[in-house]
Amino acid sequence: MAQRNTWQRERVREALSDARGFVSAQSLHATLRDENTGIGLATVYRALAGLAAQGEADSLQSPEGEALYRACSSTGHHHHLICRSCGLTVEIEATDVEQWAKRTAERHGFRDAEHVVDIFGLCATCAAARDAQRDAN
Amino acid sequence: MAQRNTWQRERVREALSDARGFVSAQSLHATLRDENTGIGLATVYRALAGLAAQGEADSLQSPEGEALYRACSSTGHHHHLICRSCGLTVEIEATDVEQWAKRTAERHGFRDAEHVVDIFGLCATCAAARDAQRDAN
DNA sequence: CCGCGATTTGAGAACGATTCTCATTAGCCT
DNA sequence: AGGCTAATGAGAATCGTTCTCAAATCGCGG
Repeated sequence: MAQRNTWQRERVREALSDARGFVSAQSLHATLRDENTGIGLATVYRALAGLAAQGEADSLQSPEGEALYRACSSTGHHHHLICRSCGLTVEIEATDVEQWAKRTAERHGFRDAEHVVDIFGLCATCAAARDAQRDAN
Repeated sequence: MAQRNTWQRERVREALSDARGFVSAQSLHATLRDENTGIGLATVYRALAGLAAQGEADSLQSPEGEALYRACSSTGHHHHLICRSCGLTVEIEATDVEQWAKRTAERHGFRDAEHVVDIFGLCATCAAARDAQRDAN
């Protein structure tokens, strides 16, 4: 018997889908704990690791060093455009970049190349909000 | 008075230059502590943060969540091709990718975009070594 | 429907990296 | 040399993540 179905794992999967963009394990745990029974932090971590391993979720390291997760719609390889303020995420394709990465690695004799290509910025909404706040000061 | 010159900062800069590739703050501290007077861990972190802020060093998050630093030869913006086995790092230019990142961010209404573009792989040497070992089994 | 064994869970401890605190040290300018 | 102040270092504090282990739970066979 390899894998059991528990309501906890299901809840984590749901919460991950509901989130608009990347979320940290910590905030996911907080959300889940608020809305209902006391799910354990360790369980959230385990569930997320599991989902990531099965390719049902994406994970990346935020510049602040936190691990962020996101439900992954396209199972294939893809990249992200992430709002550093609200976490909104846009999945982007980058065929050109794929090719470039592959060629660059080969040109330098590297094998089994993986690449990390993500863009962090402020989405239109957050940029506007920040401008508004700046004006107030 | 904004910035003072201390031998500690100098040592950190040296140690960073001596390293072949990316190193963690921890291992840098270990190295420095071994070779001489007891430099403080906090000081190493402060020096690294300073160097990174001034553009004299690059920093990135390893997949394991550690922050890695490297002395940066070209002051401009650039990317890396990193051997996941030995840490060897090649600085690469990616003008095309810069443009692509910028355009992509703009197209989605994002501002102040930064991007992370790094390639991890096995350098020729490590790939050969791994083949040799596989043959032995 | 019941029981059994293996898997999961949850609370908290353990851990590793990074940051903070604060008394002490040591640049830099006059 | 003397004073002002930034920088240092030791350890505590913080934060995210993983580990431990007893207790709860799942899912199968009966």
